[in-house]
Formats: sequence, structure tokens, C-alpha cells
Amino acid sequence: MVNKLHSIVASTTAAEALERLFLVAGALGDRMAAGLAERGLTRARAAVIWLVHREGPVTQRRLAGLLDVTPRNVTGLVDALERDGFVVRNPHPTDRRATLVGLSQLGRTTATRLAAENHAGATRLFAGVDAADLHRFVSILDHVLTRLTPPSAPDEQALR
Amino acid sequence: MVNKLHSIVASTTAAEALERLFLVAGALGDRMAAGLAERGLTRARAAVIWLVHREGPVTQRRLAGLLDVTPRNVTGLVDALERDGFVVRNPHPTDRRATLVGLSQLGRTTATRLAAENHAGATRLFAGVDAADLHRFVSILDHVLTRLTPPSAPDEQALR
DNA sequence: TATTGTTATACTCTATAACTATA
DNA sequence: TATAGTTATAGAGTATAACAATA
Repeated sequence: MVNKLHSIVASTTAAEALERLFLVAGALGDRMAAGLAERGLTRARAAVIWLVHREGPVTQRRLAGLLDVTPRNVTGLVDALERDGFVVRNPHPTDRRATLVGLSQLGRTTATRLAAENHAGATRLFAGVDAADLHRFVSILDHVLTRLTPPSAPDEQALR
Repeated sequence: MVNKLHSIVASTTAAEALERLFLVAGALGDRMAAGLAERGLTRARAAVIWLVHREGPVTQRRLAGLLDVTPRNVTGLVDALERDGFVVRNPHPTDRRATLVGLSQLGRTTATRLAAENHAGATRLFAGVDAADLHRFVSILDHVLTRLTPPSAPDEQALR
């Protein structure tokens, strides 16, 4: 009886937590999209810039794997980023089928500025949260992530 | 000096927390989209069903406000949902310009099933998390949400 | 024969602008 | 004159399928 009551209370609170998590995720996503739009970027394109910034020049095939989208999709994203001057396409030194995508100067400065803004934004959002509480907060996020992400999957969750 | 060191540590952890939050949000979104796809739904369409389920029959104009999208967008979403049998359009009793969007029987059972699955999923995701920790977790999410959402905005954040 | 990137085609979400029918 | 919903048009992200060049 006690157990049953306990589980009911716990599950209700879990639903509230999930609802709140969705709310924060949505607001966070909107805020990020707005910031990116000011630079003429979208989330998908910013993800490409971010990945290339972390990985160095990569083939589109690899990008498709890292982003977990189709190669055709990468073609479109890189087309737009190249047109807007964020990335450059270069021939692969040994494999003449492949293309290496690298950052232009604009792409590099954009990546570092986005990282700085991200860092500043995070500091502002969590300002006033006790260090121990923040640590527990991250622990719970990890807990959720573990139950959410199927084990295995080597590249798929690299950024997303 | 102590203060400076403290702020450096805190800001670093905040960036980690934000990164983890993005990770969870992405995985959560993917999971949800996959579940909806099994029922022939997308996130945008499910949001309509969810709102109509909560509000009862609503005009498309009101839906546009609640979803924070353009009226034209609502037309498309309702078109698809009506075609697939989730909602029905009915004339507004007093305003002949307006259309009331309501749930069909399929829409109702879908809404209740999605709610049940959501509840079960939340319970599973947070299983093993201490009640006090979960409460603090939600408090931090609220803390972040407060700093993220500009005060005012009456309808905009109704669901999102 | 397999892989890399592309063209072709299509669906979904989203937006702005112009228009019709009503208030 | 203002409002509800639509048609017209467009951009962005995504997918599958077919194809060329190269491994």
C-alpha cells in the first residue's frame, strides 16, 4: 500500500519534470535560433560549422554520419554555407571522389563567437544556482540521457 | 581573488550544464518524434491535437496564437489533421467567418494515449531519482526558464 | 562491386502578401 | 475598417531513388 502510494506520487512528479524539461528545451531552442538568425544562420547550418570547427576539415560523408542526416542533406547545407562564405570545399588529397569541408575565416570567427556567447549565456542562465545543486542537476540530466539513449551508436550522438 | 576563482569555476560548470541540457533536449525530441511518427503524426500536428484536447473546440485564429505561428500555417496543419481523420472543422455558431476545430474520435483516443505514454515515459526516465532531488531539478529548470522567458507574453508560451 | 557526392523529386514546417467573406 | 481563413509563393530541412565519377 505504501509502495503503491509512493509510486503514484513519484510518477506524477516525473511527468511534471518532463513537462518542464520540454518547456525549457523549447524556450532554449527558440532563443538559440533567434541568435543564430542574427548571423544569417539556422540550427542545422550552425551545427555544421560547429562540427567542422571541432573536427577540422571533414568529408561530407563523415558530416552526414556525425549529423545523422543523409548525404543529400549535407550537400544542401554545405551549398548554403559555402554561398554565404562560412565554409569552403576542397578536394580530398587522396580520394578524388571525396570533398573536404573546412571553415573560412568568417566561419572560424563565427564559431569562436558562438562559443563565447554560448558560454556567457550559460553563465547568465545558471547564475545564482548553488554549485552542488548544479552538479546534481547535471547528474539527473545524465541519468535521463542514459535511459534515453540506446547503448551503442558510435557517431550518431556526437553533437546532437 | 576568491570571488574571481569562484566565478570561473561556476561559469565553466554552467556551460557544461547547458551542453548537457541541449543533449537531453535533442535526444528527447528525437524520441518523441519517433513515437509520433508511428501514429502518422509530427510534432507540429501533435501540438495541435494536444491544444484542442486541452481547450476544446477552438478557432484557427486562436490556435495560431496558442502555437505562436501564422494563421496560414494553421490552415496547413489542420488540413493535414483533417485529411488523416484526427480533427474536424465545424462552422462557428455565431461568427460565420470563423471555423471551430475539434477532435474526432480518433483524435480523442490519440490524445489520451499520447498523454498516457508521455506519463509512462516520464516515470521511466526519472526512475530512481530521489524525490527531493527531482524537486530541486525542477526548481533549477524554473530558474532557467525565468531567465529565458521575457516577462509578459500572455499566450505565446501556453504549450511550447 | 562499393563508395562519394550529386541531380531529381517530394513532404513538412514555416513565413509574407494578396484576396474573399464576413463583422 | 477590421478580422478569419484562404490562395499564391517562397525558403529551409528532411527523405528516397537514380546516376556519375572514382575506389
